[in-house]
Amino acid sequence: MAVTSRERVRAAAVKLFASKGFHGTGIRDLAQEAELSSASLYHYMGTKEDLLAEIMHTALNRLLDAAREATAGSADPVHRLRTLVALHVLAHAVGPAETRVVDNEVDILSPAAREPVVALRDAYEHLWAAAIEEGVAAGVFHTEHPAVTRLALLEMCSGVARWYSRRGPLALDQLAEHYADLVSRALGCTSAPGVADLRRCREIVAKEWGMSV
Amino acid sequence: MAVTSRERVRAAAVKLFASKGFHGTGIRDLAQEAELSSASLYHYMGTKEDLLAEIMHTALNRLLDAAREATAGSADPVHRLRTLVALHVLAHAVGPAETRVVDNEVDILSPAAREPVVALRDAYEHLWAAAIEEGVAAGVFHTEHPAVTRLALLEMCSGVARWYSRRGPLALDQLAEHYADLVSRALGCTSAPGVADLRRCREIVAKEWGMSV
DNA sequence: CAAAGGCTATCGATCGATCGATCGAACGTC
DNA sequence: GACGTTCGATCGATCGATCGATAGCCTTTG
Repeated sequence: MAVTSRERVRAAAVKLFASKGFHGTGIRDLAQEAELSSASLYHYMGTKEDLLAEIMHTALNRLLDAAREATAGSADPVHRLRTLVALHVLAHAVGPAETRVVDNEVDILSPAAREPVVALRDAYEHLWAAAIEEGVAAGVFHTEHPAVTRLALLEMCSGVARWYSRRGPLALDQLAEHYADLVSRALGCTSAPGVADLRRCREIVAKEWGMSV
Repeated sequence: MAVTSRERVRAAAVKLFASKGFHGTGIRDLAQEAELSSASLYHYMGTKEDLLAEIMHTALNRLLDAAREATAGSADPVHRLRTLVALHVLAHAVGPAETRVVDNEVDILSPAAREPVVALRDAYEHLWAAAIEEGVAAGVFHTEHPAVTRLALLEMCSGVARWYSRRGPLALDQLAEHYADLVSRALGCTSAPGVADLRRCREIVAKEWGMSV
């Protein structure tokens, strides 16, 4: 069997949670989308909330791993931040559904289930914070409030998942580069773009998110 | 009576829809928050969806009116965009709940109810688009993809509602100015900041959103 | 007393979740 | 190689709880 039932349940949950929200998606909706009975669903998941938490867990782990791999051995903070931006944008453009679930439904989780998810998100954001702060310390970035700037730029990049369409006029590479430029300029970065290693980001995204890039 | 039941129902809906989502908020939750019985709610609203649509309608109309008033008679695209940014950020910082409802729950509405809401949002975004395009045409803004840039910057500014706290270290004025600077720089604007008329924005927000600024 | 505001009680529908039962493929055993 | 056994996968039926919404009766107020 090429596609297992377990994978169909996961895919159905990502799709429906993203488009109708967690509370807007019923057990029966999931069953229909996964081509199973509602009873059979429970062979592959715990509670509905467990399913949501697991989706967030794997999605964030994937993003965190990809970011670490993409920036490994990169000492220059400008290059590192541009790489983080390109990867973030690519991931959000390639897998918008997964991303919207993670971004929009976090505080639906019970505190016990939310805590490890938030920890993963914090670990990821720390990569951004470190790059920005190093750049400021090195004098290549200029911002009065690095923490605020980081949040603003992260929101900007995450927004891609809310509007980008691969059927639109903008190719993935252009999109990623455009965002890297926006971020560089917002940080008052005068040095040459030092173009992020887009090819490497694309390969990592292709590897982690499947062949869809 | 200082606070009418009708106002309490509205406030309860904004608060709960923002924090738990539309589908995550039950009629009984609304009733408890508004200090009414669930039956009495229906004296002040149609269906639950009507209530949601009405909240979006008034919130977007308020934002659109405020933006038009703030930019009226402003010919310089740089100054106009900075004003739009400052107003947007102030509004999202002062009324994050309302804003999150508008931003996150739009596609829960039935098509018939969604259409006028989307029209309002489009009218608002057009103010941004016009300022950006005029600036590009005048050579004071520099961006390869104005439409993409507009979406990116809008997402960045709307993100304020997802993290800003007035109990944090950053005052409203600093926040608004910081975002105006981020936007100016992202657009490659070299001219002096031409600082947006913050006082005027604050007054408009205070008038439209109540005395909370 | 009429209207407005508010309540209790209740409706049918749907919710998330669980039940016992069935199917077919794999597996050992003689 | 035929046969009982086991087990993962799936099902229809149904559970108690909760959903959004309504009907009808009090109470306050002008």
